[in-house]
Amino acid sequence: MNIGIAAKASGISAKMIRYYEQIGLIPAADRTASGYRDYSDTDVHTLCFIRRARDLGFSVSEIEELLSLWRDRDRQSGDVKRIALQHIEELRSRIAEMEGMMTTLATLADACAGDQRPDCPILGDLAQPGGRNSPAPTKTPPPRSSPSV
Amino acid sequence: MNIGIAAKASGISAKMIRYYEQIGLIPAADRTASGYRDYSDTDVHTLCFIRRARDLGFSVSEIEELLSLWRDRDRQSGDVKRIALQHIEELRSRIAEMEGMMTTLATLADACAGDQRPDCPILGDLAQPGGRNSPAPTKTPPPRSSPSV
DNA sequence: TATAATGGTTCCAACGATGGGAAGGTCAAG
DNA sequence: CTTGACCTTCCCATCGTTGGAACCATTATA
Repeated sequence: MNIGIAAKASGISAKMIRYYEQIGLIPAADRTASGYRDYSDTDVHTLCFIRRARDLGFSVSEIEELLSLWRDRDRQSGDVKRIALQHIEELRSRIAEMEGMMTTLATLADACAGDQRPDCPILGDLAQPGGRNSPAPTKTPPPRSSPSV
Repeated sequence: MNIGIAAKASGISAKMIRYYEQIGLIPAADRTASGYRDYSDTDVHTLCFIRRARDLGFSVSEIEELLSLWRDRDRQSGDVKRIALQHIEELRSRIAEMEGMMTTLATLADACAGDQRPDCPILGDLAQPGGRNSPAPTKTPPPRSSPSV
């Protein structure tokens, strides 16, 4: 089948399928006599695997590992689980970071009248001299010398 | 003061300071006779403002707006608050998305033995023909209305 | 003073994942 | 045979940040 059909069937755009081939995430597709890429149901199955992994936030390199484990009949589920747990930790960390931002911002926005007057606690916080030490009203202890992430 | 000093004082790398100047986020710095950028305490203050906003996850274009409001004595705090609330919504949405991924992954990882056996619910889920929200990749896939983004 | 070690300058490229578009070839229906 | 949809490759843009190369300026030391 043509790349457009495979794209619709897998939920991955044709652009991205070509890109994945280019970076070696998937092997080069067969070609028809006229040079069109030709995909089998198996190929589409692989693409769906990739899309699902992508939807779960895995990076291309992680997907590469997962694909290789998927194809390996002698894999150890521990290897898969390790990748998953690692990714969960990554997500947890990014979520925590964003929640910190959100909490701080929500506090500031709450203190801001939001009318036509110029006084604004949000700008006041941003403009604090030595922003490095500006107290973020989060539950995390005072910032260290090195900025987080 | 030189860019390196300003970088340390503000917590923004010299590279980024030049970049911010290049894209017009900050005005071109004064130059010494030998061509070195020369920063004042006021400039550093602005850079700290930018860093603080960046730490809160604001994009460059949002920071641009915030800076211009900061410099405008006749600003309306409502404008600032609007930007903040909008950003909070953005954060909330991204957090929700990642939490969805995390929940799914945690469930799968929990069901995975994680030992040397090859059976793995994580791979099992990823390999589901069609995944959770995609059409079944049969030979005659039913015409599907546009799938979720 | 000569020299080495910082530290500044510009320019170019890369990352990750994706989209846009141009120029041109191919296929199927009318 | 024409038309329109689809395919091909190639290049560019995104966003924020980092890295490096090649070169110039300043400063510290032998």
